[in-house]
Amino acid sequence: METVKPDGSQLTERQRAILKLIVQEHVASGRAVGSKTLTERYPVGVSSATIRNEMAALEEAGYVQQPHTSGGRVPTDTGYRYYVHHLMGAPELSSGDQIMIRHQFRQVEFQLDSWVDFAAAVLAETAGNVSIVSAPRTMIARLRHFELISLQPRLALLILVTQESVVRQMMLHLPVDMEQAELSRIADSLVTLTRGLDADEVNDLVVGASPVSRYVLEQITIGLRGLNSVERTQIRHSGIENILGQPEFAGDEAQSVLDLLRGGSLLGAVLPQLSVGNDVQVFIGDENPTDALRRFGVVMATYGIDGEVTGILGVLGPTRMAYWRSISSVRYMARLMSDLMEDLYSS
Amino acid sequence: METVKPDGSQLTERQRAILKLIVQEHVASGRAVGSKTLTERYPVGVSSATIRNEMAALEEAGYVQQPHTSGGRVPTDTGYRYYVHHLMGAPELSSGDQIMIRHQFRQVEFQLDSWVDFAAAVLAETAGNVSIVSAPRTMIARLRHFELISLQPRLALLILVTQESVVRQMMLHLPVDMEQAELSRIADSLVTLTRGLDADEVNDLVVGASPVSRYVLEQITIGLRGLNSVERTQIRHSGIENILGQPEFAGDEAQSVLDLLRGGSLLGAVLPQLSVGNDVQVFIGDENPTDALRRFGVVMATYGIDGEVTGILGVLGPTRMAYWRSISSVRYMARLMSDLMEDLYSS
DNA sequence: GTTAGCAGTCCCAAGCGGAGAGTGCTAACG
DNA sequence: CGTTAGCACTCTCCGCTTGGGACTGCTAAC
Repeated sequence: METVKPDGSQLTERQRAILKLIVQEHVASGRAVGSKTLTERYPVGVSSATIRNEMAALEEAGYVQQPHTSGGRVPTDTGYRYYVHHLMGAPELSSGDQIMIRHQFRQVEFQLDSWVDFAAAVLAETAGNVSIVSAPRTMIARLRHFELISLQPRLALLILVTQESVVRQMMLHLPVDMEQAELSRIADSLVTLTRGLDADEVNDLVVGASPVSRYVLEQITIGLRGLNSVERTQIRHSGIENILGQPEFAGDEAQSVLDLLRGGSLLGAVLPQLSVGNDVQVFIGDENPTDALRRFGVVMATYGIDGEVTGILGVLGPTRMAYWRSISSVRYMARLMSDLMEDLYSS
Repeated sequence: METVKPDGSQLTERQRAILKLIVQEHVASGRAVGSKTLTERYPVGVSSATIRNEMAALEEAGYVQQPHTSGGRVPTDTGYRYYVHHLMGAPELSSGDQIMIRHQFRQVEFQLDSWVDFAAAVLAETAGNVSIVSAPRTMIARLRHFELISLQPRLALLILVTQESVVRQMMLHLPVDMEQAELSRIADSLVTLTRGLDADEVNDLVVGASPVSRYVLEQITIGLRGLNSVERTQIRHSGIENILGQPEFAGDEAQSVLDLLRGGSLLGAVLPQLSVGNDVQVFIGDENPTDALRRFGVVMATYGIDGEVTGILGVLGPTRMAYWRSISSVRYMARLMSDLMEDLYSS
């Protein structure tokens, strides 16, 4: 990481050091950083005039820019990218943080339902940004068990439990009046038949089934299909308070963040870009697919077990964000969630 | 509603009309309202000087106040309260809105899991404020069914289904290695035994049970107790974007709203004040229990079926909020949710 | 009881100006 | 030739002042 990479060969070692300082200082202070500030605040060893010359070179190369004439320099998207890829060093959460997170997770470990929420909360706090976590999604949901519960003569509750222990509840409007005893009879006859099947396989059973059984099987198919589809996947976010209050999102900009999170359009935009199973991926500024994300940095990773169950998690922040902290947090969280999935799903 | 109430007898009919206009105008514009504005904008029939005299009387009586000398008048908390109780009229959502909401709900009706989220989203939109919805909570959770699924030799998944169709998943750390066959045997033997029992009754079964059965029963007890306790109840909110962006929450104030929602401390504060089963309840400004809520108005209602299952829902907004719209929305939503619960739980 | 007129108060937004920070350029230095 | 000191210039930010607008309370007349 500290050796000069081919694509960084345009920059001298000193320029790289200065770029690093500019990014760090600007992330910390939020203001444009000038040559004098740098010499005063860091043991840089050369005078402000030299820094100025180097800064001019960095600006020429497109790594920094000045928002206003005679103002300080601010990293460009390219500058941030260079920092993340070549200057930042290997992001690894401090072992103290790791222990703390793991400890917190132990306490809710037995409450499966709240894992996603909890992961979002923890990630938001450690990364200091808005976090996004999707529930683990099985590649192909397979039925383990279901139950039918009579609510009204024509209304029943269908509870699906998949092989991967995902539970789903649905309401059924029955075509004819049915009592609990009848429903139980149907359920009993179908439950062994459908064990271990996926949506399509359940759907294949409808031919030749009685009308009511047929209806139940159709609904199960719909339910299982719903668990497969990406759009249905529940997505939680947390930590808006971290990103609000920051100077770049003072007025209207705050609205755009909320819009982004609310619609879930964020996932739709970022998801296609994600290559599965790899390490943490970072999208900075104009690297992002949507215009709405132009002023943001996105750090994402997938978690889960290859080919069986996966989810995504990550953080969203201003382009001026603490990438080191975000990346290390996301990486660790992804590992932790993967471990938990391993416990849950691998035989 | 239009006749003079005893506690309103201090005010003349004209003062009441003026107070009504002040509230409405201030809610709409957000600015302090002066005598001249009123005569210009509304067909009030008297001159601004008369309005001024009446305003002075209203101020004397404590219904309005002027934030700055020589500025316009703003309703006090008492003024808002008088407006809500005596001037506003019966809040009933327009039938168009009612139909729209009911229609939207039809589309997700079969997805029980997302009811709370969806209710929060709809309520936030129709009321134009932040909405808060708690999941329906059963008075005493009774077990309908449970399943044990082996994950690892010493790790099992416990799925609880209550009589009221609430599903809960828990992870169990087994004291000894156990295979699926063993777990199934234990489950089979206990499932009929525990059907219809509440937490305490399940707990009574532990005496004389085998070590593993005993452990499972204890965990079921914990799970059921968890469903009973108020703190565990999941609470969703939606619509922060509505309340942000409004002038009164420009800077730091926005943070306080988020803090309020995040910690869930809101519910803890408001809940004790709520009398169950009654109509919509309104808390304005200093009527609120917590200091943090001093600048807010809260409109809350309970929903559910008496003695069986209840939840709460409501909206939170600045004291300067459109009470009519909020109250009518909350009232309608509570009725709608109650209807749905009726379908689900009443035999 | 109501209204017109008036003097006085206060908020708000725009305009102004100085302090501070930073830049580019030039000339001197090792 | 790279580095540094100095200088003139630019631009933002913050506080101050100032004029316009809005509203009030009071008084006197209707």
